[in-house]
Amino acid sequence: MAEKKPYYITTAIAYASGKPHIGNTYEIVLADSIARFKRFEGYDVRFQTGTDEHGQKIELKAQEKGMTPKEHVDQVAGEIKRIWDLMNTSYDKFIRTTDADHEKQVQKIFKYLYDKGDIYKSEYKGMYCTPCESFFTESQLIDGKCPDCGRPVTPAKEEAYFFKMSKYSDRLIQYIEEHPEFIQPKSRENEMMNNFLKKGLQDLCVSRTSFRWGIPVDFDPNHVVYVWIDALTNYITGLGYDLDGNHAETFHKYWPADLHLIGKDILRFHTIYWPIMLMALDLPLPKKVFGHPWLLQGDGKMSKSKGNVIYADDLVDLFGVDAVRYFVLHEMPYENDGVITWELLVERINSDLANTLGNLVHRTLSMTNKYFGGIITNTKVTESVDEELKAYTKETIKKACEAMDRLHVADALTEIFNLFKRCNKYIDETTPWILGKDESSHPRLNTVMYNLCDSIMVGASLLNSFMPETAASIANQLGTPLKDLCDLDINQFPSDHKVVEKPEMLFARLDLDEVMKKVEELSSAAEETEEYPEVEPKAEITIDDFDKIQIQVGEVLECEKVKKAKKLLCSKIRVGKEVRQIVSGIALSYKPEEMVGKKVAVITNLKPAKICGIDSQGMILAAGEDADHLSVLTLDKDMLPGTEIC
RNA sequence: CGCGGGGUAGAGCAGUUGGAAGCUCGUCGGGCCCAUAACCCGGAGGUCGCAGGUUCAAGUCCUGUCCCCGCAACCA
Repeated sequence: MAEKKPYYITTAIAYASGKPHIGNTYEIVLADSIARFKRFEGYDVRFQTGTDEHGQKIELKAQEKGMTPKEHVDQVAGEIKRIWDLMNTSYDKFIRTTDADHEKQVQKIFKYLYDKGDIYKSEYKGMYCTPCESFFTESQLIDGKCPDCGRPVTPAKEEAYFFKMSKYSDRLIQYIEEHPEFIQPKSRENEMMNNFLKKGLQDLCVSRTSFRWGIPVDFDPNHVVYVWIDALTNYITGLGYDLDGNHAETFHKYWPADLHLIGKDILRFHTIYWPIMLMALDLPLPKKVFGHPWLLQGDGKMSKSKGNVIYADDLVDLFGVDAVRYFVLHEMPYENDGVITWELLVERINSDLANTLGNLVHRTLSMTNKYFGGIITNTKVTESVDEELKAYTKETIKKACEAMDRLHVADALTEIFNLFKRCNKYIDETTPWILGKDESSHPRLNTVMYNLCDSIMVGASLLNSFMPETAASIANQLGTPLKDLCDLDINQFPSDHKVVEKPEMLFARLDLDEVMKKVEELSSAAEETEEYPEVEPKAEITIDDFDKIQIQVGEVLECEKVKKAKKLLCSKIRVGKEVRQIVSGIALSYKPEEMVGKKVAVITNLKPAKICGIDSQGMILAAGEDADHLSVLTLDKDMLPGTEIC
């Protein structure tokens, strides 16, 4: 037999700052179903996932928790791995960027690129805010001051290493043009080309000195390797890549990757930076990068601060692994974002899993037991409807494979469930309960039951990649093993074969009210442990420092949206005798007419600046971090506009 | 005039090269009773965002316009 063709698929590595939610979890399940399907098709699959464990955020997070960064990432990586396992994902390799062999290769790669001249040492020229320990470019500055804390910044330079992106950009443009399959979905390709590549790439800063938790640049220990080279290279180091050429066998076998599966938000890094790094290393580029859509809850992207996070383990507790896998895979179109709500979840589970599939298996097995004591014999008393069912079954195999080839996972699932629906229809067409009444019809009845079991087995074998537990349960109840694609065909079900005596329900129907009750319990439990906002402490100031800021009461006289800007409102505000024009980024939280008449706190001695081309003379104070959940400061008692606040 | 995607039945979505508007859920009516009040059939419901244009023929191509959403910018 010919050697199996290799297939290498990866997910993005998860950032180990906290627990992943269902949106993150979607990616690993999607990758898993593709990996399993490729194995089913006969490929020698390698499926890699892992965690990205360096960086300042993790350093800080660990500090807050009173842990070392290593302790922190060990804990989070364990948690992520637990959830990946809970979702029943079949990854072959879980790489961590803190793995010793990964770190070693990253250092070698960095050094090699430096020696080669693709990485050069330069400096970050910019303005530095000492208390914030941050650099800003001129354009980021607010009124010449730190955009975070508003304090003065000093011109400073920080040493950093840069990667010469522009050197390779023409080659990359050519590659993308010659490989239309490379960036998926296609619409994203234009975005990358027009927004970045054709505009000209800026050199990429690839080292940092502002934090320590990273892989040290071994020839310049003040620097740590910044995320790009550290994280992206996991795809090759995880295969045993060695810069000196002593690659592990797995690297020879599996590189270049067949598919990098990533969220659409990081497509840029994977279709621009990563290919360029590979070019610099003289390695072939991955064959395909697919930026999958997001799973949104209700009408917004899930985020902690919105308090609408759904975690995979809660869902699994409530519905079971396969129901969750089914939902996320099925509800996710190829290109547009998918929506997850409790109502939709319950609807899908009831109608597809319980009614169509669960009930089909149950009624089939019940009948074979009722009429034949569970023994199925292919008596070959056929009618024309049988051929229709068989043709449909065969066609489903083909259609599912085609859909998977195009990575249209949801469509493949739909095809499989259409087969189950066709089976239900077949039962109505053949009316086994009538055949069962008359002893002389039993040979025909036997063939009907045989055909049903045969098609269900085909369906279950196809379903195995998406819902492994369910497929296994069906196979178990039918008493025959699942098949791989090469053996998958109609009329392969064994004859004179005994199925399980007491069929089990695969999925119970759910009551939405009961589910919502449980959800309430969960969310109220979560509320108790809700964290207060995390605010980075700023350096202590004196009363004199504070005194430099002049805050006054301002009355909003007029207010309108700034065209061309999504978040900006432009207000005319009375402060004492004068009326100022102030632009503020609160349009997502306030409508212009809401603002009119409000008396708000205004910083009045801020140097005027232009925002989106409009003059702004001051700043309205507001609380909140998310642009769509801001609250402007108003006054408890009525005061005249212009009154000083101190 | 920064780049790109989208507006199709109550909801969620398909509609490949222009050739009789589809799917799932819901809803209404019927059938069936093996089965998890499940299954099967049928009906109602859309001037395919709006306005023009090309064509024998446009959801599908062109122009203009309104509204949503990404990316970029910006958030005083």
